[in-house]
Amino acid sequence: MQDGHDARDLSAMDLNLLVVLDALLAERHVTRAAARLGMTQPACSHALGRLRRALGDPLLVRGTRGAMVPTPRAEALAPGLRAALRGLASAIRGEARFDPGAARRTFRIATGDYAELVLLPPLLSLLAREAPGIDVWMLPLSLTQEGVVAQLSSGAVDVVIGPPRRGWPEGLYLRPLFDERFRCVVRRGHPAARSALTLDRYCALSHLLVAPRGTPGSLVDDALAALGRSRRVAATVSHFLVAPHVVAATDLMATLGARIVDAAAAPLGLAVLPPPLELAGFSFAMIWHERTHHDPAQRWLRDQLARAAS
DNA sequence: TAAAGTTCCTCGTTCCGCGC
DNA sequence: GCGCGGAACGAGGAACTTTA
Repeated sequence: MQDGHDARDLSAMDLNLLVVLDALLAERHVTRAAARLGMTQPACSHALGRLRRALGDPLLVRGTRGAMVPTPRAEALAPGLRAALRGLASAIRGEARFDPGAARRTFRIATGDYAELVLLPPLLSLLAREAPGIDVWMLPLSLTQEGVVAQLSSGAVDVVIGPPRRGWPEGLYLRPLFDERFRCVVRRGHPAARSALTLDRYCALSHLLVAPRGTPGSLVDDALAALGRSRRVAATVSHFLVAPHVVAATDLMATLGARIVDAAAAPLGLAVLPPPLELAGFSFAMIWHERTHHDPAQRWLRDQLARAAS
């Protein structure tokens, strides 16, 4: 193959000498070329000597008034050499840039249905305008911290979006995305929707709980317990987007994040009520691995997720 | 097989001679 | 006087050998 021949030819040549030759051809002066390269004149002179032996040509010969004059071989080499070095410099610098308008690649984001509902529409809108070659694949979020770490460290996903839990291991980074408040919802026509919701009435109702991990307890139950109160959770679902549909078809009340309530209330005919107790709300953050921390494309993705969340 | 020791090579520097 | 290039030297590292 031609490439193989080229590589073997180049392997016999000290490529640093080509940088010296480029400087010599530009300056036509060994001392000035050496200064440009940060080396001494003799070192540059020796490099020129090695170039002469390697290429079998004097390359630069002494002319009148001390100026070094390139030979025809050197003049023939100059344009290609300049272009090749410029290309190399560009290739090296290119690793530090990311052009979203021209890029074609797929990002993988692991999260749940809640963050998908909140973030995906604005994110895809941004991508359609500014990065038409970028695809986004949403993947299921691991339910354990070890699983999330494995997803990130293996490269299976680029970013994880979820609650900003404490105690992440070293090598993971976290950036808050958005905060969320709670709203209560019942079907329109539900007796609870006819008057103000008191804490007593709230505790007396049957509730629907979204439990992605399938375990009991929630921020709401913790807040009730702090007041010495409790509620009956009559049913659980594992996905947030299912909850409004269940509420619309039953007499259950759900206490959900405001964004999902706002999206579902009108289409499903739900009544929205303020919670009758102080609830701290919750938040989402994106988490990524040190492996991708400095990658320009990944940094761009994280910036777009932050824009979508805002 | 890995660590330590030895040899050899490359490269850069200083010094100095030579040519323009 | 300026600048190029050769000779000599030292530093650093690669490659090779020896040893435990």
